[in-house]
Amino acid sequence: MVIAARKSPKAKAKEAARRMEQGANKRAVILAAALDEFSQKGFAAARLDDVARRAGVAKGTIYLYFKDKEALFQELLRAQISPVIAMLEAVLAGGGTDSKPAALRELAYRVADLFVEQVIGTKRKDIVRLILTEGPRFPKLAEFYYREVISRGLAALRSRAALAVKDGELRSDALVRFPQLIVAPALTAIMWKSMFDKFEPLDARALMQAHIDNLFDREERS
Amino acid sequence: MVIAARKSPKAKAKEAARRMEQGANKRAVILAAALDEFSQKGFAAARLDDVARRAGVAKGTIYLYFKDKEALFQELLRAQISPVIAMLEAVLAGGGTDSKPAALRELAYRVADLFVEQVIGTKRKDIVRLILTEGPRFPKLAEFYYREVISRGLAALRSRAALAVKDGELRSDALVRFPQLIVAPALTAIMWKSMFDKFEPLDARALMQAHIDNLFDREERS
DNA sequence: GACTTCTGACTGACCAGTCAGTCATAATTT
DNA sequence: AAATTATGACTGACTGGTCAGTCAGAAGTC
Repeated sequence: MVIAARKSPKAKAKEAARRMEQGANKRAVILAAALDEFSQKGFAAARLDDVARRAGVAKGTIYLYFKDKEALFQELLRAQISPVIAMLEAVLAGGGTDSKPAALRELAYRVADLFVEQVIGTKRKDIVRLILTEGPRFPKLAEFYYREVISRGLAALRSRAALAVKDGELRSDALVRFPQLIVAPALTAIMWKSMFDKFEPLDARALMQAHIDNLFDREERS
Repeated sequence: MVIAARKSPKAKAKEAARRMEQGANKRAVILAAALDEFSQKGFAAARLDDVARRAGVAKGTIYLYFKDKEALFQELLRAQISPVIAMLEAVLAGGGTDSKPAALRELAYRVADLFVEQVIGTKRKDIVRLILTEGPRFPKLAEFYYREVISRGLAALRSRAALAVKDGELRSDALVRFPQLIVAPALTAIMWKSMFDKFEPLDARALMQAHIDNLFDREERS
């Protein structure tokens, strides 16, 4: 055979890509296992031996992909949050450019559905719960989460609400002053689902809809 | 020295009472220390050595009053919840017997003030947070809490709301179907206070009032 | 001095993080 | 294409430290 004076660059790149992909796969497997363990036990009580076993990997392997337990935890949260932010931003932005002014209510329904379907109905709700439960013990995380999610989200909600007030869709400025009131039921639904659902199941979608109907004038029925 | 033919029954009772009181005191001191540690670190990461140091007591002493770490934790929560339940029940019951039908809104203001003052403004908010954050990991606790607090509280709220609907004070039956919507902002306020207050302080009282104004028809201004 | 209460050094289980060694696969040589 | 060498991802036994829970004895009380 040709002496193949060193592998061609092409072949080498391909090889590297395969490696990377494998690596990314393993990383993802570890993250998935970590999500299950952390959301079941919490940060402090989760054991990396269990994460490794669940991922079908030796413990040492975890340390090839993550600096330590805390890094694994934080990267897990960040990786899961980003898609949700993007999703919400897309819906909020998309609804803002072209639709008619009085669309806030419709927009709210759509966002609520999305949230129920993509967060409350999936393991992502555990991510939110982890942020809520571990946040106070990880100042870095709380700060990141406030900066990247909370402050932006509330600002968006606030300007939307102000618009609706100006257009007469909302009569009170309560939601402008406290946009937290808009999302409060979503948090409550998450906590309910993870603690009390087995005693008394909650229809999160219906709850969110009832909430929205409450915020807007009630005589309009969709 | 006088042989003191055995302490008189009276003195003995007194003595026993003093003992009990001392014991109860020490117990209370330990519980207070435990509250601080647990709410700062969470159950798993809290160290009993620290609880002991904070209480000014040796570690062994804790085990004279509590079976183990978990018992200390659960008794802490239960002990702190009871007064709050009693308080809320008193207000709800008191307002129910004599005042005129349309008092729900006023009642809501009063309960909200009480909650802001007695829970959100004190360390009790940490108790609520601990229940929310550790609940999923302590099925016994979640079940106790659901049975003793949640189901009762929601039932009371629900019947109140139904009454208000019948009297025309509330136009929608959303709150009857989902009494969770009434308390959702309170939970949100607690989580906010413990995570984001340093970035953006929240006026919990104003938030609760705005919420109540939203629930009832907005044109009535108190 | 009998009894109770309290102490804090101690023990053993447990677990995050390490690292010497393995092995499948790729690169190179013949 | 067979043999040889190199690579680095992966492993899991091991270490060092931590901490819940214990217990022998000190301190206090009558």
